[in-house]
Amino acid sequence: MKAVLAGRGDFSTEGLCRSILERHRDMIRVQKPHVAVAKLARIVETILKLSNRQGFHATSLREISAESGVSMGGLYSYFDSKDTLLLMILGEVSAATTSVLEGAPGDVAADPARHLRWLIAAHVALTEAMLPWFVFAFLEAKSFPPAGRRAAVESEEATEAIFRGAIERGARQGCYAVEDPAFAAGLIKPLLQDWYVKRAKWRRRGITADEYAARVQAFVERALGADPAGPAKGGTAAR
Amino acid sequence: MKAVLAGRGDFSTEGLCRSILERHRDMIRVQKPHVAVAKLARIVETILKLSNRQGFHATSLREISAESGVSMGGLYSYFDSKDTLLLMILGEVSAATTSVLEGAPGDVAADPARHLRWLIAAHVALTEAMLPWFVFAFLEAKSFPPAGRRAAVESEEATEAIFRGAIERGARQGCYAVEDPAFAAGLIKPLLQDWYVKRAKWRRRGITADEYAARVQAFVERALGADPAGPAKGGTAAR
DNA sequence: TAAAAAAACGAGCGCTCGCTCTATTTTATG
DNA sequence: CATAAAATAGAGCGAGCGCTCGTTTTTTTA
Repeated sequence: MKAVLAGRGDFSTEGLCRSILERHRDMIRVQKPHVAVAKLARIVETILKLSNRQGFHATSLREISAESGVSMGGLYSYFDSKDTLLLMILGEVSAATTSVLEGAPGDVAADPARHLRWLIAAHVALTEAMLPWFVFAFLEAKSFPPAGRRAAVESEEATEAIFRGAIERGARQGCYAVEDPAFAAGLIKPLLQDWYVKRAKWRRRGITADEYAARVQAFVERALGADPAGPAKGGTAAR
Repeated sequence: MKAVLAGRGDFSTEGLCRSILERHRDMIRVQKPHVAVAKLARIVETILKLSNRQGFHATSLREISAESGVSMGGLYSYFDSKDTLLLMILGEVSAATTSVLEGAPGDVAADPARHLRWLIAAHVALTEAMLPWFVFAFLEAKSFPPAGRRAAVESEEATEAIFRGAIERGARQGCYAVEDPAFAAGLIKPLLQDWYVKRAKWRRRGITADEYAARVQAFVERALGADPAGPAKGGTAAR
């Protein structure tokens, strides 16, 4: 499963928090990086856990403090308001998404059909690797500060544009028989979001990430009117 | 657009609040129905407006009171806690969904392909008629009381089962070439949810409800491998 | 129109929230 | 080991929360 993402970044909590630290060095008052990263990781892990259970707004800083073992005052060495904490996490999610989806290997990107299949597999793999982050972003982005809303919308448009690009090139080359690539791209996003938003449903049915990616690939290709003769070799592009 | 829903219920705020009143007669302390319905409508309208902008949790009862013109004490003649208010709205959404989707005309339900097209058109039309209700349910159902969570999951499963039924019958009759009807049904739901969840996006692109329904019908039928010769007459089933 | 019933009101209660600030402990330095 | 600097602690602040309840206003009834 992880194969698609191999060597494309560190998606562990620590790795992602290192990136958060870099991005917010000026605000975070703790100097030593290894201390800051370790503590940030405990804070972020806690808030993802509690928020995904009961909502960000319903999660108090006192709860986060108690669960993470970082004092109230200590928390405020890492952010200047609860909203900032939210934006830190949202920013990391959208940065990771863009950086991964824009990084298809050259030979893959050269073939639109392969590219689209790769994008689907990479998206599923990424949301799998950063599951709680994506769930959090999805649940909280809409009901919060204007900055967060705008960022979320832009990030989603960027993702969709990448999908649209592949479909448009495929249509031009004749491997898809689709009248409106933009519309089709708009429908792919929700299909990929369902994997992490309704995770419980798919797990209950015993669907793995690889299976999900493969089936969505097949579903989308048929809907796009893919040349049945075209994608002869290997569907998944993942494992 | 409304044609699919014609005569299938009253989806105005007042009509829906009449139904809420019936369902919660024992808790609502105001006796005269026309007074209660009118005031409930103002309360519900206000909470949908404010919650869809800033989230239910972030909307205080004082705000609701000020915006709706109903005093704090007055509000509590209609519910016994803020959570109950949430559940009242969620309940109404899932009741309307089930009742509409289970009510396909006999001749439509007899033909699986027509039935599936009708289900898609009816779902889009219903979410259009009850837009703020569905947005509210989608945004708030997950991060709230266990009762609400369970109800939301069950309601969604019921909807999906109706779609699955049509696909399975279609597959058995040979008008779809699909290997796993349950999986396909699971993918249709998010496509339909995107219409109201990402409403701004589709509006920006100038897509109307009718167009959306028609295109999703086409997208899904191709993905299901619909017999190209089969659905010769009229695609939309709506207008 | 006077008495009774129903509905509406809104200040106030106890509590928890996000956030601050000083005192204390821990770590690094010479 | 003494001293300076960095990091942590957690009680306390004012604001705002959900909710209650005695009072006032409106409506119905006779």
